Formats: sequence, structure tokens, C-alpha cells
Amino acid sequence: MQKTKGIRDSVPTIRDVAALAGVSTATVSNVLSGSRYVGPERRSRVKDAIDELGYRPNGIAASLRSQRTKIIGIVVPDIVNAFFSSLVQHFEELAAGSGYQIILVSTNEDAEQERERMFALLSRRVDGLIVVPVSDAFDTRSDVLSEGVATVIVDRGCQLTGIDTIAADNVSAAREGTRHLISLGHRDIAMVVSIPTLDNIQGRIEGYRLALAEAGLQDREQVVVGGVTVDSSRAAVVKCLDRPDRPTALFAGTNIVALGAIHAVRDLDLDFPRQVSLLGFDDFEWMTVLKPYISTIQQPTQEMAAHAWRLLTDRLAGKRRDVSRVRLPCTLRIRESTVAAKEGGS
Amino acid sequence: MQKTKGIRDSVPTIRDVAALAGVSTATVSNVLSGSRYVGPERRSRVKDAIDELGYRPNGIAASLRSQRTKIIGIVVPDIVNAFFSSLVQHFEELAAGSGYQIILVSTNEDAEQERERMFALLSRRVDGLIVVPVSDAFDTRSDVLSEGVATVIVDRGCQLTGIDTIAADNVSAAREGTRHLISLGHRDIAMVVSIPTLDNIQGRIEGYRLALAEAGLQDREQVVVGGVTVDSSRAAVVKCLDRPDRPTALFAGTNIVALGAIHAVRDLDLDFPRQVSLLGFDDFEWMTVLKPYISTIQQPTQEMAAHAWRLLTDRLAGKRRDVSRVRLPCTLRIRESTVAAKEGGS
DNA sequence: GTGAAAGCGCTAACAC
DNA sequence: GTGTTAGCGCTTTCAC
Repeated sequence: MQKTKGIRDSVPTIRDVAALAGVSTATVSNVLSGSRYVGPERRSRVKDAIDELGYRPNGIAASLRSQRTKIIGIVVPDIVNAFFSSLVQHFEELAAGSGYQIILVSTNEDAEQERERMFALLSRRVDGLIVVPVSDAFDTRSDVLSEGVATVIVDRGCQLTGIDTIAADNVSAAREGTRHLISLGHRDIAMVVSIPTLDNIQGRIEGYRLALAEAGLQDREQVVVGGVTVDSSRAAVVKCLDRPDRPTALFAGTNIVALGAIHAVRDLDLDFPRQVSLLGFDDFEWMTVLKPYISTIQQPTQEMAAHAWRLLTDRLAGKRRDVSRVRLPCTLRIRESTVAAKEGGS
Repeated sequence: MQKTKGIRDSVPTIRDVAALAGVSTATVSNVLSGSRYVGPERRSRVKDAIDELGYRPNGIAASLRSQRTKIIGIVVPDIVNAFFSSLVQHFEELAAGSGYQIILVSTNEDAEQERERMFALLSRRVDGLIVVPVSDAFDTRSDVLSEGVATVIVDRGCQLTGIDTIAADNVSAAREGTRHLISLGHRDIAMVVSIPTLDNIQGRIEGYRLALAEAGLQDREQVVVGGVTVDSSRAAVVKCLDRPDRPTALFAGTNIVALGAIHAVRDLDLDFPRQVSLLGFDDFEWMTVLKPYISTIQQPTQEMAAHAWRLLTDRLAGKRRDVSRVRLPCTLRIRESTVAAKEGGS
């Protein structure tokens, strides 16, 4: 088989376009990118040639040369978790709107996977990284971050310094939520959390404690650890509720934990919400479909994503040198699962 | 500023590694890829050099040269929909397990966006594409597919020929579900669907009709169009139920529609499931948390993803030339939302 | 305003 | 078993 120049048997390149249009490759490139002015006549000749050949620029080659991939790596612990998929959706939209694309990594709540996969992302030479770390030991893996790739940390791991972080104002949110429960007359309120060492969870616990202390209820503090799965949370809550002196209200620190808590309440056949009130975290469709409708604290996922994206693109554009640390307010959505405590409760 | 060869002030390349190890770049490349044997001594010298320099191969350059990016484009209509995010999770895992990465595109159920974004994916020179099309008019956009990129279609658009497709066996599944409802004594069963023109939905409608016909109930057929959002489905179902001759059972064709249907039942304050039974499609955590627990038809998302991945990688490896058309069986999960029809129903 | 040409960092022939 | 080298397709100086 002979390689004949005149025969187009493979994908057309910028050279083919240039030849057909009778211009230089530089001109074709400039028509495409608009980086410098090209006269109207040549421009239209180039466009015609592009159409005729069905030319599609090779982004790989462009990336190699320009040292920018226009790809952002998005790292989340679990894409099936509605909170994270909601974030990802927003990132994906923001990316599309500005000529970027996203490579998605779901780390499965596993630190080792996270590490490996982030290195893989770096090999792809992503322009930037948006990460919801698996754990706060993230900073011990600073080798990943020290590569000089622009990175924004979201939701978890926001105790890190020297790096842009963005999260909900967990302390205030949990404080407000706990106050709501207290105002309903609850005195025994258990906080159920996923992993108490995560900084966002710590914030929620802190807010809970603050509100308890304000009401002189610090002795009644009760933090239950549910873990990252619905089943583990369910088991933990069952254990917590299956006692005569059970709490009259549960404050679930994440949507997964809330799911587990509801299961647990069902398992014990308790009158829900009369015997146990429940306040959730995150706001999703199913919470308003299930009876009783679940009261919850809504995180501003869209704003979080928008802020994170802006932080990242500003840094990529060299518009910022200082480190940002953003905390966004949450909204308490009171529905039906939080009701007044029964008299003579505990 | 002078460019001094001896000073490592930038990211190390394969050449730096080769120089430090005293070998050729080819040898470094071979140590990394294992594509040909390298003697133990040189190998360890190379590895030391890599560690010392903190060298990380540039995947962009490798892709340009080898003409393979090891990236698969995943296109879904809506990443927040649990059915799709579940698929994506599996794809992401499969990719990681075989040295691939995925670029995610969420088309927002918009055909124009889908088209544009798929072209962008082609510009990135993804090795393959896994697509859940927005609509069946996908074939009119065959320009995207004619680029010769290996593509597998999942869930929707599976009426297409000449391309690998994989989906649930919607006809059988819906038939079995409808039979279940009929066996409970229901005679007025409404099927609520998202978009009746989608081929997967058509399959579900067909299964419903088949079961109705088997029972001599073809005259009672009632297909309600709910659209792609929870709110539109809710409104459609309210309209359907707010009549004296309302159906005694609803068969929701998707999880979104099921959510809308439950809302509607609540809105009308009907005794659920006594006055209206509900059979859903897709199986998610919230369905077993809400009372009554929702009976549903479970699609084998994991198997669908695994099959699709295999189809794609086999084709990439040149192991297949013929077109595959896979249909996977679903599982009926009977829980509490489907109960016997009240005597003298309609 | 436009072109020529030098690479970006790597892999895969092709040599030996 | 290992080295040499020619590009992959583009962007971007540097000339004019």
C-alpha cells in the first residue's frame, strides 16, 4: 500500500485544510481560535475548506502544544450520593459553558483509590482539580497537590490551609437545626453522623454542641456514628433507639445517615414522627415524597459549585494569588418530621 | 532569563529521565509501558531516576503519538437521575480498572446540547463513546456516529441498527409488572410514562398492552404522559386520578414518574396503597424507606454497564466486527405499594 | 496580515 | 536487549 499525498483516506489535519484553502497552517489555526486577525477572504476560504473536508481539530495535539488541556478533574467520594451528583451536574454544566470538559473520578470513599486516581488525572495534565476528599488525611497526601495544579477543595477537608476551600457553613447550619429541635421541646437529641473525623462533620457536631450548651443541655449530648453506608447507619440508629431512655429527636448529619435513620425508626416500629422526630441534612426529592415529609437542612449545592468553579477559573486565569476560604449559609426546611416532643418525654 | 540545560526548573520529561539514568528515551518508555523487555539493571536505574525527578509521564504526548487517549466519553441525559448516576458509577469503576478514564457529559435531556457536546468529545479524540441518547431522533444525528468512533448505545435509542445497543428487556419487564397488577384484581391500570416516543418507553408500553390483552382488558388501556420532570408527572397523574372512575393501579414507567405519581397520590389525599396501587420502575434506596415500600421493577444497572463496557472494549481491541444487540432481564420486586384491588372497584 | 518552521513529549519503527 | 530518530497535529514565535 502506497502512501499517496493526494488521497484523503484518513482523518484530515490542519495541513490538509491549509493546502486546500491555499493558506498556511498558522492562518487556519488563527481562524479557528481567533487569536489573531485573519482577512475576510482567507477566512472564508478556510471555512469552506474545513466544511469540505469535515475537518475537526485534534484537541490532543493542541493541548500538547499549548500546554493547556481545557479539562478539569472532578473527584468525588461517591457519584451515586445525590449530594455529590448534584455538585457534579453543576460542574459539568459550568464546564460546558466555558469550553471545558470534566474527567470524573468517583473514589468510592477509599483513600488509596483517591490517591492513585488523582495521579492518573495529573498524568492527563488536567488544567485544574476540584476535589471532595475522602478524608481529612488528604493533607498527608499533599504530594498530589504539590504538583502545582490549580485545586479547589469542596465540602470536606476544608480545614486545610494554603489551598482554596469551599463548603457549607456547617457550624451555623447545625446550630440552627438543633435550636429548631430544642424549640420544639426536645431535650434528648442524638446527632447521627457518618464519619466524625471529617471536618465538615466536625463542624456539624460543633454546631449541635453549641446549641445544646446555649440551652443548658450539654449533658444530654449524644453523638452516634453511622458510617458511610445506609445499612451501617441503620444499625447504629437501631441500637441508639432501642432503649427505654431513647432520644426523642434525631439529627442526621448526612443524607445517607438520614436514610439509615428512617429505616431504623421503621425497624423498631416507632410512631414517626410522634415518638421520634428527625431532622435531615441535604435536600432531595424523596424527602418530600415520603410521609412524614422530612425536615432538613439544605446545602446550597448550586452556589457551592458556582463558587468553586469561579475560584478555579480565576486562578487558572492568573487573576488571584491569595487563598480563598468560602463558607456558604444553609437553609432550614421545616416540614413534617420534626414535631413537638411529647410531654414527660424521657 | 537564560535557558540552561543543566537546571531543572520545569516539569521533567522522559528525556531528563533517560539522561539521568544513562539510557535512551525508548528504554524509559519501555520500562513504563512494559512493551518490550528491559534488563534488570537498566530497569532499576530508570526507576530510580523517575523517583528522583518525580517524573510523571505526559499522557497528552503519549496520546498524540499512539493515537489512543484511553478516554471513553460517557453521555447521559441527566446525571442526577439515580438510574444514570448508577450507570456512570459502574462505568467509572470499570474504566479505572482497565487504565481508562471517562469524560462525563450530562446533556440535560437536550438534543442540541447532546449534539454539540458529542462533537466536543470527538475533538478530544476519545477512544470510544457510551451514550444514553436524549431521544430516538439520535439516528438523524448520525453525523456524530459516522466519525468511526466505537460507540455503544445504552437504555434508549436501542431501535437503532448497525450499532451496538444494550438495554433492559423492557417489554417482558412491563408485561410481568402488569400481570402482577392484574393478578391482584386490578382492571383499571394506568401506565404513566415520561416520553412515549422513546423506544425504551415504547417497549414498556408494549409490555403493558400485551398483558392487558392477555387478560382481555385491552379496552381499559390508559397511557398517561408525565414528561421528564417530577412536577410534570405529578400534574399529569393528579389529572388522571382526580375523577370518580380513576384507575385502581398506576404503573410508573420511570423513577422520575414514580416520584411524581406518589406526590399526586398525596396531593389528592388518597389512601395509598388501598385506593391506588403503585408499581414503579428502577429500584432505589428511597423506595424502601418510604411507607408503603414501593413495589418496583428493578433494572440490572450493573450488568448493563458491565456488558456495555465489554462490548466497547472488545470492539476497541478489534475482537468483534458484528453488531450486538443485548437485552437484559429485569426483576420484579414486590413490596407494599401494590395490593389487592378493592371489591367493586371502578 | 500572513507564512515558515520549530518544537510540545512521547512511541514505534528501524537499526544494530 | 537497546539506541536512534522520525514524526503524531497542532500553536506560536519570529520574520517579513
